[in-house]
Amino acid sequence: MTPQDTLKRLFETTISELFDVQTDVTFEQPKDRSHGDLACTVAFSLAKPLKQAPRSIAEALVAGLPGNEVIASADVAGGGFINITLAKAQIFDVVPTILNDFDTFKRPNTGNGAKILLEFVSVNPTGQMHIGHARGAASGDTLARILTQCQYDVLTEYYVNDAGNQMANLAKSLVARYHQALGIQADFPEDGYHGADIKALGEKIAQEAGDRYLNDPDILTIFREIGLTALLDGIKHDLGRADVQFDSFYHETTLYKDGHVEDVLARLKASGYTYTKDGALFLKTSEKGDEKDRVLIKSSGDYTYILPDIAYHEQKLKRGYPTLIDILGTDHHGYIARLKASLEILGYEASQLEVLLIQLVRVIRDGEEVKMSKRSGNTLALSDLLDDVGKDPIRYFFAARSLNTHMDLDLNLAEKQRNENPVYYVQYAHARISSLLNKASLLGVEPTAKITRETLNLDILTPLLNHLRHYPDVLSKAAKTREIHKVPNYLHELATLFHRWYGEEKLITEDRAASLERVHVLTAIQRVLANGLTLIGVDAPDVM
RNA sequence: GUUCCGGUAGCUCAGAGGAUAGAGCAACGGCCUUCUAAGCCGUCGGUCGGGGGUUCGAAUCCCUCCCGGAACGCCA
Repeated sequence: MTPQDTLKRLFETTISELFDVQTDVTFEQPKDRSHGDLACTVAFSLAKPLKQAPRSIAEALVAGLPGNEVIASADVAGGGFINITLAKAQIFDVVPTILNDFDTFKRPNTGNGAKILLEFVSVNPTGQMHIGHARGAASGDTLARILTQCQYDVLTEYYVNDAGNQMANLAKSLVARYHQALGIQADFPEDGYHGADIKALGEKIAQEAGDRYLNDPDILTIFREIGLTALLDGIKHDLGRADVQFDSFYHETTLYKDGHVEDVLARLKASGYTYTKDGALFLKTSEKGDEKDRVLIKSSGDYTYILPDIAYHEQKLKRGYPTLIDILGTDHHGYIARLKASLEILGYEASQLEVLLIQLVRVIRDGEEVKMSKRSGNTLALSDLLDDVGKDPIRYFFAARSLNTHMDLDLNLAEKQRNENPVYYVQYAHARISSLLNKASLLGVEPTAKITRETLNLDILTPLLNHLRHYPDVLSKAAKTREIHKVPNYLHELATLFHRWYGEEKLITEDRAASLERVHVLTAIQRVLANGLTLIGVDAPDVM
């Protein structure tokens, strides 16, 4: 039980006894240190129902609190704030908690095993990953790690669109490049992919296979397969370099092979929510909140993209994941309502699908926006960004901003500021602690099971220890609200508090008793830093 | 025109009912014969896009307007 839990119970019981009302008491961390370790505003919210001034309620409440071991002092301030100073033992308690059982400390049971299937990236395998994809990749992977640590049962999945038109265009583009590489005049398809990677792949095939495929009637099928494999491998390689992990790659083609698409189509028809108009089959999504009805089967007889997508999402639910999270770019926002409507028609709840929209990143180079498109071949490869800037700054950069933020990525600035990225500030704190622990070790000071606080200057350390104590709360909130940027922000603040402490006193000295106590605190800080950095996919170096 | 986002310090962004709105970068001034100066301390910097409203209290909630981004297809 944390001091906060104890306080909450204490307050709620006292309020119930004094005023005969039930209320949910929360505490906040005051910005100003002179306002104590925790602040409570419950007196304000009680003022109206009790028809009393908040100040007098607060005073009565403080006076009525029973004796306890948690509170050192509780004062009424301003119009009715209750500022609480915790007992020193309570503040320090976080250190032994972390050292004795960090595994429990870092894993708040927010999810309680709830199963979530998180889909992200899902870039069409028609080219290499570009910078625009990096945000989704970093955000999704970080969210998965946070959710998992908060005891959600998460499956991360990449949906491979390997059945649609784009793959046909990819095959045609490859054939054209192959022909050109063999010196044969070939027209490039209208919707083809002009990327240099596609060109290189066509040349590679020509080099390795010569003219073997030239008159093969199945050349499109073969090249489609070669292209898919090569490009997907490339994508997986880039993801690996960015430390983005997937549990599963789900291929659109399996939806057709296993009959899921036909099955869903049959059930949609049977639902009574379909009708034929102008030779096309429509689904009445407008009756479930969509702007208008959507076409499932074109008058040409081809399926639209949405049909396999409905089948895919239902498939995810059927695999035993009652909650689905999709991370999509905002350019897909119009797509949410129709998908939710479709799932409702199939008998599911719209709320089972949660879509996190990430704002598209605008890339600026030399003061101008760089427009990217795989068709035109004008892309900035993620692999180049990884080469130039490095994994850690990229991951931190994307993890540190709320998904809703419209971001500009200035390439000139990114390179110039390679060494000014906040990620190094946090990593430096970790490395500095390693160095201190090394020094202590050389002096023969090693962590022990007995954790004391005789010599520690708690005046200096209190903000740091308070902040440490809130780590599980931060994780829990980040998991619940899917606001991953709270973690990097927390880590930055923790690093600041540590660097400040480092500047204020010499930590490892000839005084072995004092050094040992500081070693314990340092170890606790370092564990949280290392764990937090892992969550955002950033390395925690011992030396910088 | 409709829908979804955003507008907070010169720049990049936190803060999302609480006390005097914060951090990084940039600018300026201090701090290394001492544990890593990728650090610390200080200064400068704001009509929280504008205007109404709700509230004891609004950057935060509601309404409205302005500006910017995205989407509105029998493309995916």
